[in-house]
This record gives sequence, C-alpha cells and structure tokens, in this order.
Amino acid sequence: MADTGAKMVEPIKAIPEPTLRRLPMYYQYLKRMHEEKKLKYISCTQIGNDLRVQPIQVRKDLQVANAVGKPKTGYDVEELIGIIESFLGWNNSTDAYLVGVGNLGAALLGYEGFNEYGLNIVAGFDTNEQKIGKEIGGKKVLNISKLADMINRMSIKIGILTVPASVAQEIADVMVKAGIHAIWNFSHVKIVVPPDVIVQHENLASTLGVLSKKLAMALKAKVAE
Amino acid sequence: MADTGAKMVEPIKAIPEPTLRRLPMYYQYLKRMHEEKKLKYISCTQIGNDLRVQPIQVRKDLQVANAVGKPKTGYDVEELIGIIESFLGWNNSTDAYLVGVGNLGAALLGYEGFNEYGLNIVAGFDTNEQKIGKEIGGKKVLNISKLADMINRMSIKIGILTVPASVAQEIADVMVKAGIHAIWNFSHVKIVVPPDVIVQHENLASTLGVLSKKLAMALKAKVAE
DNA sequence: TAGATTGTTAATCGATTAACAATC
DNA sequence: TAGATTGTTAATCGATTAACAATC
Repeated sequence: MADTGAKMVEPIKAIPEPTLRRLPMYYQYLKRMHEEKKLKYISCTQIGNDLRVQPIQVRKDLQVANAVGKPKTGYDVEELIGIIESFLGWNNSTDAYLVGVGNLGAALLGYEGFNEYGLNIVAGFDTNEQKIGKEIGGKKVLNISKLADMINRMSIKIGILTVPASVAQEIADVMVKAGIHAIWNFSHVKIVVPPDVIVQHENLASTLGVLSKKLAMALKAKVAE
Repeated sequence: MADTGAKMVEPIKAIPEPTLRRLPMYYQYLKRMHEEKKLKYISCTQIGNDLRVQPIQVRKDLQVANAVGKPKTGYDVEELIGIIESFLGWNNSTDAYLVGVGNLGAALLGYEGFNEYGLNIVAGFDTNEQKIGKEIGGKKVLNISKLADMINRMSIKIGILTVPASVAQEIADVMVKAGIHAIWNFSHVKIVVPPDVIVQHENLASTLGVLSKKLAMALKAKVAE
C-alpha cells in the first residue's frame, strides 16, 4: 500500500494477556543481566533457558512489545529494557492510592520496589483511628473519608484495594465515582465496575490452589509407589 | 470394560491450570453464599453471573473437581464446598515455613486467612538479628541457620520464599536439600529445583504489567477521542 | 408434564510450538 | 562464506464455548 501521507492509525491488535504477564519477567531478568553482568546483547535462547520459557515464545512476546533484534547477535539489552518499559507504560510513573492498611496493605504501602514498575503509591487510607496520621515507609495513612475528594483533586489513576471482602464493593464504588481509572483488587470478592474502569484481580488463593493440588498429587503418587 | 475386581488406578488426566486457579474463587464465593445467605442449592448460571465467568465454564470446572449436581436444582452448596476443599487438599492443613521476614514476608506471616486454604505457616526465618526471636501474629521468627534442620525434623512440606532476588536460589537450595516438597516463590527470580519439587511463582509485577498496559491503552484512547 | 438445569460431545478460538525463510 | 539468530507463516495443541441430550 502506498503511503498516502495520512496519519496511520495503528491497528488495535489484541495483546495476549499471557504475553503481558511474561513481559515483566523478562524486564526484571534483563535489568539484572544488564546491571550485574553488563551484558550488551542477548538472544531469545538465553532468555528462554534462564527463565524456563520456550525461546520462540520469548521472541513472539518481544515482537508484541515491538522489539527488533539483529540476526546472529540478538537483542540490545539496554534498548530492550527501554522498549518493554515504554510498552507497559512504566517509563513514567502513575500515582496510586491504597485503601485498607491491614497486614497486606501496610506491606504494599511500605514496599519500595513498585517504583521500578511505574507505580507510585502516594498514600494509604483506613478507617482505623489508630492508623490514621501514622506513616508507613514514608507514606501517610489518611482518613478514608477524604478518599473521594483526594482522588478527584489529585487525579489519581490507580486505586489499590486491600480491604476486607465485606466492604470492597463499597470502597470500589467510591473510587469509581471519584474518577479512578483502574483498580488493583486484592480483596476476595469480584467487584462490579463500569466497563471503562479497569480491574485487575490479585488472589493469592488462586496460586495456592495450583500449588496445593500439585502437592497433593505428588504426595499421593509417592504413597502409591 | 467389566470390573475385574482389581483396584482401579484413576487415569491421570491433566487438570487445566486455569481451572485450578478458578476453583479457589468458587470456593471463596460459595463459602460466602453459604454463611451469609444460608443458600442450600446453587446453579452454574448464578455462580457465573456473580463471578463474571461463563456458566458453562463453571460447570466444566466443577466437573473437573468431581462435583455432581442435580438437574433443575443445581449443586448442593455445602457439598460443593467440601468437594472443592478435598479436591485441592484443603481439608487437612499443610505446614509451611516462611523465609525472609521483610515487608511482604511479615504480612504473609501475620495473615490469618491462609488456614482457610489448608496452609499453616508455622514459623518465619530471617538473618536479621533484630527480627530473630520476635513474634509476628503469634509466629516465631527463627535464625535461618536452623532452617534445614527444622524442615527435616518437622517434615515441613511447603517453603515460602520472600527473600531478595540475590539469595533466593541459595535459600531454595537449602530447602530442597532439607527435603521440602513445594516452594511458593515470591522472589523476582526463577529458581531452579529438581523436577520432583513443585515451584509456584507469585509475581505481583505480572499482574501489574497487565494493569499498566490496559491503563496506558485506555488513557491513550481517551486522548485520541 | 414442562421446563430448567446438569452432563456430554462437538466446534471454535486463541495461544503455543514448529518449520522455514531472511539476514547479519 | 557459513552459521547463528531473528522474523514470519503454518501447524498443533489446549482451553473455551456451543449444541444438544439426559434428567429431575
């Protein structure tokens, strides 16, 4: 097709979610290889071997992220890091509020590593008077009554939900009404939101389910021996 | 085939991992429905509607877990809970040690909810003298030098790895050598273990990758409007 | 009985893997 | 150049969904 000079609209090809879940793994790995080994180029074979992923799958995934490699030499590590970073939108950080400063909430609030993934948790919110006003990892814990107003005023994009199941929907509703764009839901209930709000559900019990079943089968097999 | 009277060995049909990841969701949901609504029977349609899963998929998943329903009435909620529980091996709890009592490690150690999923974290281990001897949620934090001996002596089945990437493999090696059966790996590196040891990798960055990309695309679409 | 729901078999869809061409 | 590695197109595999039969 001849270039008509008109601005081409990128065809919106769906990005496979498994790919989206693997890219962060590559990213973490590449950063380590870059910092520790000062590696300049890397091949899909090596990435695949180290991360136990089929090399061809690595190549496909990187292709999705718009990476371009050189035959015979592989991919430029530094460039690749940058490409994944900008593909996932991790090159500039997004502000988030966390609601529910319990065990898990406090851990996430205090975790410094999220900055690496473009996530900046600005503050925590809770109902517990004991916690309000305190700081965790330099992040203030505020009264939940201020949540809606502050999401709105600070144009917060991401809400992290670490509250008990019983109030998850209620808090989600407040977030949505205040204009949040995405919710990272650590509660054990499926929350209902309008279609334009992104919800990503994180449930440790799911992984634990896989682990438990595999373990149960392995132990059973051992007994049967 | 006629029943020969010989003990039938169940055919080892592979269980789809997506199913294994959804079963805990159903489990959590059913328990809520049972406790709060005192519901006696439930249909796949209702489960599917509430959890945003195709009803037919719910039925398939429950079938994998060996659940049997009654046409027209659905599944007996209490029975179903029990079936999923025993299918995942959550009816009797498995002891686990947690290594690395940082932010996340401490949160997991202090989290009471795991008992519901057949996981009993017995103790934590760390190298930090400040932490050793302390208790978190009633669980002792012990010196990591005792890890191998205690895994062995107490026949601990599951190791939870919440250590920095730099030492993850090293600790995993200790666990494996001491006879651990499964490792729940929260570190950011892929650890290498013998084929008979089960490893389940939990990486928040993966979910965050999906969330970030979806958010980036949504915001881009909004700007393009 | 009629109809809702489960159970089962078949069709579809999408992700992974394989095969091969292009290229440095 | 030869060969290793990327890039691309095709085949396979497995999970999801659809269609329909069975049953309470």
